[in-house]
Amino acid sequence: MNLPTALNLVEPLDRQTLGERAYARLADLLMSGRLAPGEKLSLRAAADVLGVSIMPVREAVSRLVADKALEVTPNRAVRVPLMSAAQFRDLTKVRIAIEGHAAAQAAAHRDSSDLAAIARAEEAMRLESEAAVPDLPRAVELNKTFHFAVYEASHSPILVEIIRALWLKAGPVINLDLRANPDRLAKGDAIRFHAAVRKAIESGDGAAAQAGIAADIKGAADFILSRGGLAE
Amino acid sequence: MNLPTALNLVEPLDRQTLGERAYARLADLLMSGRLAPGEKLSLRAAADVLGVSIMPVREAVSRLVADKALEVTPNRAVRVPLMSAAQFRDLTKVRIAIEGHAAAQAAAHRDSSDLAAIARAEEAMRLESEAAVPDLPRAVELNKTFHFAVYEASHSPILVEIIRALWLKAGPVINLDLRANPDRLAKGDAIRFHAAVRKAIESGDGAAAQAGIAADIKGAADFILSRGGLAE
DNA sequence: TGCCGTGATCTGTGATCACAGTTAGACTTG
DNA sequence: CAAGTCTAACTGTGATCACAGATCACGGCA
Repeated sequence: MNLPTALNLVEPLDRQTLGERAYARLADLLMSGRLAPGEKLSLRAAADVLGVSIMPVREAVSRLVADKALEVTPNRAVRVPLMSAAQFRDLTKVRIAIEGHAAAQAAAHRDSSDLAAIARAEEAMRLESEAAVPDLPRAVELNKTFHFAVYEASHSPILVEIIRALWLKAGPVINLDLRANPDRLAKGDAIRFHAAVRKAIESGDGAAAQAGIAADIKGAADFILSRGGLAE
Repeated sequence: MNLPTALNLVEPLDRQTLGERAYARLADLLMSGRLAPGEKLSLRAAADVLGVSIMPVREAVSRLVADKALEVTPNRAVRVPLMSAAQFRDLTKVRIAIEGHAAAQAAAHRDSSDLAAIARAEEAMRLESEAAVPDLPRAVELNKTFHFAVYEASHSPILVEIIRALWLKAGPVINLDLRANPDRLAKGDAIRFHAAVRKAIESGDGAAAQAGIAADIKGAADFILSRGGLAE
């Protein structure tokens, strides 16, 4: 094989199957809170919207059900799971433990490109939240970008994947409110925590980074719990 | 509805679909190390073995692929992922962090029935490993039982589910060797760590429980790494 | 003897059909 | 007019068919 080396550089180009794309679409809807807890989802209807047969949707949904980001009730209805306050508290505790750990790891293992990505994400969200009329859905998206810029800096793909699954569960509960309520964003807690996390990671202070992420998560969770929309 | 209350006690009886059963079977094969890294898996062949059509197998496999417990190569072949030494180290670090955390939580939240289950599991594995000719596959199974008895005592379903996913990835690498090599079991490290973990959880010492689990995981991982079967 | 082309067979992916169970709405009945 | 009943349209699940691409072994050419 005497071909130019350029051909050797093409990466695997991971499977762009229809099922994969359907999964990405549904996962994004969940994470950003555009699907509310309790909302039903029909395979055939979703297939129609996505312009494919139900097969790719079936695969996507079965994955999300496995992740407990969706559930199929005994009556054969797919829906976003309803979360009790107790379950939400458990989820929040786990998120604080794992995402806090990831932030601490990020402070230890970040390289310069990680720092650049984190700084960029932090600034973008700060600007958006200080705007006269903040675009809430966009703020939710930027918040996600910042958090994952931090977690990616841990250089632990497995950790990042676990956190992604956690966000899949938390998204509908957390971001549904955030998309509609400017209150918490206006309060500016998240912005301050993000700045603290960024500084901690830049200076390599793992404990501070962990504390900042924990405070950010707890702040958002307490806000949700105080609004009292959760059952039990 | 004037039926006896007994009927109200039947729990949801979660969907016993064929896909669910296929998933359970394949997951068990992976966790116990009966499927080796690199081993290929044909949907149709698996469907034949399980006595169903390929549809339930497809669902099970797509779930396991989502969990990265299986992978489908660009050449359309499903196989157990090969793990590099670096990936295995990452996985081990994450396991130590998360399973250690779960053990600490177990020490804080365990009730008497948890303690009984842990004690029972610890004793069963100790007896098996002290037998003249230990049944290695059974020892692997008992090891799993003990660990999950501990994690269940954390009373955090989300944490347990995350750990299950981690074991799905680690199983083929760790238990493949353990099923064939009596060396590590004979050395008795695991037994001692388990006893320490049990005692720590009984006395409510979270730090000690965490340290014990960490040592157990690290011991097994170092054993695998020292055998040098991993690529890169 | 060594190498390359070639076709049969296998792979996962997607679409379609079939089915049992549920739901909701319209119709009938008291 | 209200309540019960029955049908028609939906639900997810499973099986089967169709297809493009990859693999591998066989046979012919150099």
